[in-house]
Amino acid sequence: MDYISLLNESQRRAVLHTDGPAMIIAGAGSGKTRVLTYRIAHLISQGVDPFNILALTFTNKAAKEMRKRVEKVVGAEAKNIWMGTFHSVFSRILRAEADKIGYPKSFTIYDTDDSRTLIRNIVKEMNLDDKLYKPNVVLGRISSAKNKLISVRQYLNDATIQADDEAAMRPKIGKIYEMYQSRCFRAGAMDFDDLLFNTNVLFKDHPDALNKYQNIFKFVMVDEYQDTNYSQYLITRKLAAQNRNIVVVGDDAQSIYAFRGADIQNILNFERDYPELDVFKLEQNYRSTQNIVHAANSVIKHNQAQLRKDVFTDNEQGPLIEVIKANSDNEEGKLVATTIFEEKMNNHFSYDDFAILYRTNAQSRAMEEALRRMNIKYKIIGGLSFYQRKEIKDLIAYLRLTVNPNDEQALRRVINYPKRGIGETTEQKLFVTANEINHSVWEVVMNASEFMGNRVGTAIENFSFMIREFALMAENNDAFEVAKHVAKKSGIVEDLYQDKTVEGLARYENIQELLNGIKEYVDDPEKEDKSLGAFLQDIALITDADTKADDGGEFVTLMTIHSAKGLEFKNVFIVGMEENLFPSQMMLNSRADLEEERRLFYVAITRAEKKLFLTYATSRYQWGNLRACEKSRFIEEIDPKYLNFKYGDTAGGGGVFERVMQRKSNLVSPPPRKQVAANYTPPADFKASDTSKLAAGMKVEHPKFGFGVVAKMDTQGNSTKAIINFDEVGEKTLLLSFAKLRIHT
DNA sequence: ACATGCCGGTTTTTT
DNA sequence: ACCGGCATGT
Repeated sequence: MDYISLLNESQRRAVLHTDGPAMIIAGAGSGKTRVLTYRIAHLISQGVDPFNILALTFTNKAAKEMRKRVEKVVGAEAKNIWMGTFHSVFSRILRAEADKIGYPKSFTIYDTDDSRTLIRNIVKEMNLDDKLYKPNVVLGRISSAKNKLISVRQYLNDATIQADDEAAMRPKIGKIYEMYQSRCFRAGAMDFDDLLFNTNVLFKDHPDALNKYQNIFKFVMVDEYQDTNYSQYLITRKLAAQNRNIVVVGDDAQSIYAFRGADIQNILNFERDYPELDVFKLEQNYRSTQNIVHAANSVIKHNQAQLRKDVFTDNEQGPLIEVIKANSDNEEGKLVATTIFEEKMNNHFSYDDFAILYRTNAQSRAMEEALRRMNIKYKIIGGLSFYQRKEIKDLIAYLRLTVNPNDEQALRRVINYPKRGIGETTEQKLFVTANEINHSVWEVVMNASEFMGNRVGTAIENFSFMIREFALMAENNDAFEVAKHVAKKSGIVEDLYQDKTVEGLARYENIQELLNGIKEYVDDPEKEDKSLGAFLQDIALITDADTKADDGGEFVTLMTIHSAKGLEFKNVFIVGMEENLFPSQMMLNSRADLEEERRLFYVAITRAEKKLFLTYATSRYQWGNLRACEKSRFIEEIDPKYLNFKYGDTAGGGGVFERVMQRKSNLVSPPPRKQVAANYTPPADFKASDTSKLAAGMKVEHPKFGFGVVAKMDTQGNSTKAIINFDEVGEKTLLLSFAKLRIHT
């Protein structure tokens, strides 16, 4: 196959680059995947053994897709390439090397729910205020520490971190982190971040292991490099340290995972680590019309922080971008559904050619309802995944326990489900005892009869016999045989069968579906390891976005913008284009956040090949009550010459009638004064003053909020707050230990 | 030990 | 609107 002729000049140069480090800056729709796949194919055609190629992607789906495309060029050899997400590749490696870092081979992977529950328990055990130590906040803190490779010890010894936690009134987070790690370790469990953290530990403490993988992975490739965090960056740097054959592909304009620790700094680090690198820029967009490409460019121009890049296209100009206004979220759904129907009819599209993208999963409801009403088939990617349903998690918990009885979150989940007379008090006693002797709860369970009453002791004993029986069976049987047995013997199937409600029936069917899924896994000739342990490892890292099968039929696709990354559709609807929704309210507090949000919008726009629709509603149900909404600033940021306003809405804000109605409705319910996004740019010479003498009445300047006057000082203990009236953004309460303020006298 | 009903947080995104 | 956690009653 003469793939070289299918490439443009810069794509070709990138593909033919086989030696040494390189960075490919790839604009949206510029044929990035094509370059990656052909480069792999090219390496293989040059005699490189596929076993020596490591290709890291951001989603399982991207990996699967790439493997398929490489296979088309090089054939079955493609199966031997190491290809997958960071998490899946390195969990596989950790499984093989587990003993080196003191974990069992069949370690459990805790999902976010497990982590949250564990933290909630620890906070409770430590008698801390659960209003202050919310699981999400604490987990976020721990997670970002791990992503920066900050260990428990370092966390506790770092003065800045401790000061931060104290300023946030949460000085015990380090202690929780410590407990959390030791509890995970005791349970033989790793969370998502641990998979990467422990890979770093493995490579640091075991040079022989590092060396082994350096020799295996002679060629390293990383897709979506802008979304890697420090922990991932360091893994790739270590792996490539010997051969220096590392190629990364990324687009700073599409960096949308900073909230998960992704650090754009890694691109700069890369240039520093490999000064000899070659840089290739892919700037020609092959996906979208001129209007779409130009509109996207006009949006991203509003960001200050960006690499110079000029995305262009030779494609047709295409239709204008439609902006559609609706009066409510339900009407928005109706307008989208009818528009899809009409477009399909008028232009002979398939429903597969349409995608509806939204900022938050909650927005899917109104869309679903409208589509269902019009009998348009759709599929939702993401959201509550199959594996997050209660009954599925219950059965999986039994399976996890079978493979790793120390898994405390799984144990907690099923020790009394179905009911077997082991109540809360008993459960509490088991956990307290385990903490006292610092052994896993399972060990306590196995010896429970020694210190439990007769009746409860027997119940626990029966439970532990059952689990051990499952474990014994798992030694000689494949995942399906074991799962089928466990489903029956645990009593789950029986329990669900009793429930004759519609939901109960659905749950019963879901269990069947899970068993079918396991059967499929076992029958898959590509899976070498059919054990229960291997199956669990696999599904722990799979999301709904990956599992969607092409089950024939035509479907409109619904998903969040985040999950749409890397995909393309002929027609795209970006819905909910409203202030506080997109951009999200949570992202209005700093320029960096707002810019990430804008990149997200850029990603959304560039998913469209032919036609793009932006819709917004002037009212929307939120937490069960109606709220007024206003058009997103992002719409204004598109050069209006690419837009076509529908339903009386124009760039100016509507016709006379519209404006009267607008004013009227404002009178009826004036929208709450929103937080104004700070857009103050500090002068270059801005320098924070010593604020120890700050007092009410003083005039100050803040790098983000601009000028203001101190209204009041508030000292409590050793934390001092200043309440300041800013000219632009109104009143703010700032912690002095944090706030950078310049005093103007 | 278990059932019921109230309360409170939640919706930003994902491996 | 919805889920899970918690308090209360049996």
